[in-house]
Amino acid sequence: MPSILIVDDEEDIRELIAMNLLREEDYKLLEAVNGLEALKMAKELRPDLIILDLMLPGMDGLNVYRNLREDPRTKAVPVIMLTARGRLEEKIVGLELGADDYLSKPFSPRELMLRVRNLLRRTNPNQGGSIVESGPFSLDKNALKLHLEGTAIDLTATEFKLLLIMIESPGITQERGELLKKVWGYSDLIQTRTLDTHIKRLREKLGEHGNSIETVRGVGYRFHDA
Amino acid sequence: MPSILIVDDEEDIRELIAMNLLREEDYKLLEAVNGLEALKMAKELRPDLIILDLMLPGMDGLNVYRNLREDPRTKAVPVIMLTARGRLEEKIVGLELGADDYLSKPFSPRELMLRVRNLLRRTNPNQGGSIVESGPFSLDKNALKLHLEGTAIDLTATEFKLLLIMIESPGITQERGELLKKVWGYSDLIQTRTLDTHIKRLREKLGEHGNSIETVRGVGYRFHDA
DNA sequence: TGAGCATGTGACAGCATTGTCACCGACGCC
DNA sequence: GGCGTCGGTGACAATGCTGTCACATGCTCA
Repeated sequence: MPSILIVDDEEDIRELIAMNLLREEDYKLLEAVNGLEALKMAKELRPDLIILDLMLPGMDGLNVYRNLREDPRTKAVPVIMLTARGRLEEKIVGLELGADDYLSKPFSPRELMLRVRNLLRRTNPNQGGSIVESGPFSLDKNALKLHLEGTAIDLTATEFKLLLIMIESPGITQERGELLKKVWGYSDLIQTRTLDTHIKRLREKLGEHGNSIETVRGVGYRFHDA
Repeated sequence: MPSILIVDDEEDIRELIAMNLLREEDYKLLEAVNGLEALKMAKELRPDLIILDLMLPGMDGLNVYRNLREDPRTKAVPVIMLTARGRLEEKIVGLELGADDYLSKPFSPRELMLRVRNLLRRTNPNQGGSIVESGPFSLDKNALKLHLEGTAIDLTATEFKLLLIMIESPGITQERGELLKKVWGYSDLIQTRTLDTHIKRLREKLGEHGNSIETVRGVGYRFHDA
């Protein structure tokens, strides 16, 4: 379950956020009302996302942000910053935001939800957006595994690369030469049956979904989720 | 070089965008002034990013967006939508934006640049944000390679997983049990020397950077970029 | 329909990867 | 300083991965 840290000294905003998050899905919510507390919680609990109001008493919100970015424990955690239109907004625009985002007050609850989901999707699934999905196929780049209808299928490194390239462009025919170049680094002139063999092995592992890899005679192969 | 397709019927906005993009970096710019032309260009040229004004003559901008999302050739291309505050903006907020983004007119040039860079960084480097960096270390999840000071180092699947986990939390001590669980799926009780051996092999491959993997006696290992 | 070519398939040998073990050095505690 | 434990290291055998080949099958075009 993704956990989100909300940093805001205004209770009604915290509630507004909490209500809108809880309405949609199950998140674990953490709350902090000032910068120091926020930093402490963030570093200990390492939430998946931080929503940070820049208008904080005590420590300046931007300093909290910079501190989060500097500490190795929190530098990978995405932050959504809340700000009023005006001077502060301009300052943010000057930042290198990286994977982060910001929202000007007053914000619409739906817009907040979109940004939250966006950031969580980007970072949470397996720490680094390392899942590629297409239809029932789900490739996990970290684990080198294919998840297909509830079962996990182990792929070798070569099989994985091959399938990944095809799955990233569903419906597009990949020419033999292209595939040889991308997976093996071969020049596209070379004559080899290795590709065919690996396609065969992939199809075997895909079971009844083996026909998702279509042969385009004289050209190459094409993947489609079906 | 990343290519960006700008879809807008107002020439001054196209110019504003072009100027601000060119000032910063080298992008290849493509332009289209109506929906049909935009779709045709997008599908043929497959740009890395599309900037789409929703107020278009002829085909409704949102329909262009939906069409892009449906075609396998363009469904992975991120889109930044431009919109005036008001009814249209509300419609967008209702969309599942996925990796996309939008901007309300009038927008600040800097803000546009930030979003452009954000989206390109997310999608362009190796089609899927599959590069993890920390200091001089750069792990390519697709190629299963480590780039370190200009040289590419081949890692085996196990070595890669192990290094990835440590590199994703620099400065954090990973306990033996944690590592065994994350890399091998072992219960953290099990007694084995496999981890030690793999650490050794990694250090060898890292060469003079081998000491970036620090031993925390009695606990586990810690990675730091240095 | 038959020749020619592209692709599917099974077998196999070479090789890289992997986990285990035995031995050694180093650290920390008393 | 001595002892016990933990981690480093080199060797090794088992396993799995990979590319190649020979043969089978199937498609296309005349």
